[in-house]
Amino acid sequence: MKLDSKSRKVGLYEALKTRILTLEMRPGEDLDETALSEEFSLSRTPLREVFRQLAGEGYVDLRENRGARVSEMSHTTLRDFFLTAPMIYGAVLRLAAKNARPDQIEELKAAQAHFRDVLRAGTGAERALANNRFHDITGDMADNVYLTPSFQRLLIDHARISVTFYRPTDNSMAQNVSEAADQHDQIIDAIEAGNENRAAELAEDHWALSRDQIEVFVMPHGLDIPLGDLPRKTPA
Amino acid sequence: MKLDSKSRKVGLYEALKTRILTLEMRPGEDLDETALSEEFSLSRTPLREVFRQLAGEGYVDLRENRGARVSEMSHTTLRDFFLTAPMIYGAVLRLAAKNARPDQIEELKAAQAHFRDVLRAGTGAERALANNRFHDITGDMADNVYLTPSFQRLLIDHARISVTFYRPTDNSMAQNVSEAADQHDQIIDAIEAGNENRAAELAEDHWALSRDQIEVFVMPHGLDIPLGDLPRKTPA
DNA sequence: AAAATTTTATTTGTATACAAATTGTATTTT
DNA sequence: AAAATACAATTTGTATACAAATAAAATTTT
Repeated sequence: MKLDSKSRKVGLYEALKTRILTLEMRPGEDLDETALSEEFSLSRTPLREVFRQLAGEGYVDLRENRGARVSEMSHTTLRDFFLTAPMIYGAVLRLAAKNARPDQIEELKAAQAHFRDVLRAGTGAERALANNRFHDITGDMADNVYLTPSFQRLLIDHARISVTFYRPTDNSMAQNVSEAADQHDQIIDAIEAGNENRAAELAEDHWALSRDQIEVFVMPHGLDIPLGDLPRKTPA
Repeated sequence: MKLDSKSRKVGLYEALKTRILTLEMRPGEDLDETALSEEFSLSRTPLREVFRQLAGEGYVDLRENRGARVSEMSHTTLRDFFLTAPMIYGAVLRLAAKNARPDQIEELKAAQAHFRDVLRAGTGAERALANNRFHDITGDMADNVYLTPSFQRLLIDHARISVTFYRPTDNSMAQNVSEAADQHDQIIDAIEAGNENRAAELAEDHWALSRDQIEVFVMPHGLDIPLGDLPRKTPA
């Protein structure tokens, strides 16, 4: 079936997003204008507009006279991530518990059901996307224009970090992941009950678990070495 | 003197930003592609790219087949603003105190000097821009990719709110503004000393003052009426 | 005359053509 | 042969032309 240019444009937009989130397009990789314009049957003009938009949203970096690259994951990324995520994520879940509409809660439950599905049968990338979708909905629920931009940025790298550190063979990691799914259920309960404090508390736990998951990867053999200056608490 | 297309493009970008920050272009106003392309001697192609970028940064909203509009300031904006600003701004100043480089501190001092200048002689718009620049530098100092996007969003509306509620005739407001300048000096001291806790504390004070300034405007005759559900404390 | 429809004008979106800049390769110079 | 320069090819940026969609105006219908 043939799509109109408008659909092809959003198709390109969505495709690039998922490719970047799943690391199909690696950080630092540059986007080939001619190749993509052929693949999506679009001229370079709308293509470049999409690039700019993605740049604004943090998916790609734009360099003068050098085209677009998938945004980098530098060595400071992980540090900044775990420094910032607890705060932003806590605020988002708190507001989600406060403001969530019934239809959004249904949407969240559906996303969680799908997350559990791919947890059993899916690939690491599918898992990361499903998780991304879950948290994305909580961002909608929070409904705060000033929080959303940072939250979206965090979600991008959250997905990419997840894919990076996903090892389905590792037993402790499998356990970790199923615990994350349980936390999702608890988060849904807290939001549905409108329990802001509980939601904020769960945010803290959820990110602590994420951090542990990274630690498992960094030290897979159970060596009990403290992990440098990664923060244990949110800055006030 | 004649500028090359690259300069004209960044010229357009900068001009739109300041016009939006100073309310020269009002929220909701739509951007005329042909008019702007004439004014800046650019074709519509690079013009529209700039629009997309500004959309990503929160200055404008893009609507399908209806062009770009200056981003709105809805009735929920103020509420969301004072709900979110203390948290983000506290985190930014805390990190600024932690990470600021000497050259950035010099830059901040220069910005503050300029702020005091326009406080005496400048217009409301100039004052808002100078203040914007001051805080923008603290954002650079914080140097956290996940915090910056939300912080930048806050700065946009911070400037616009300031311009909106600026009444140079009002005496209590003049006092308020000079107090804000004093706080800037204290912020510089805290950053220079690397005192994170002090910086975070000052952020709290600074935004409390901003809130008071709005209250002065909303109730200019000193009526002591509580301002509805505007939050008094940061969410944990 | 008011409402509905058609026609026209304006605005927005895309494609192609061309200009500028960057990168890669070949040639020259030492 | 290594470095430097010059040339060619590719890639990126801009302008113009055209297509689609929306808004405005004029006509027709009731």
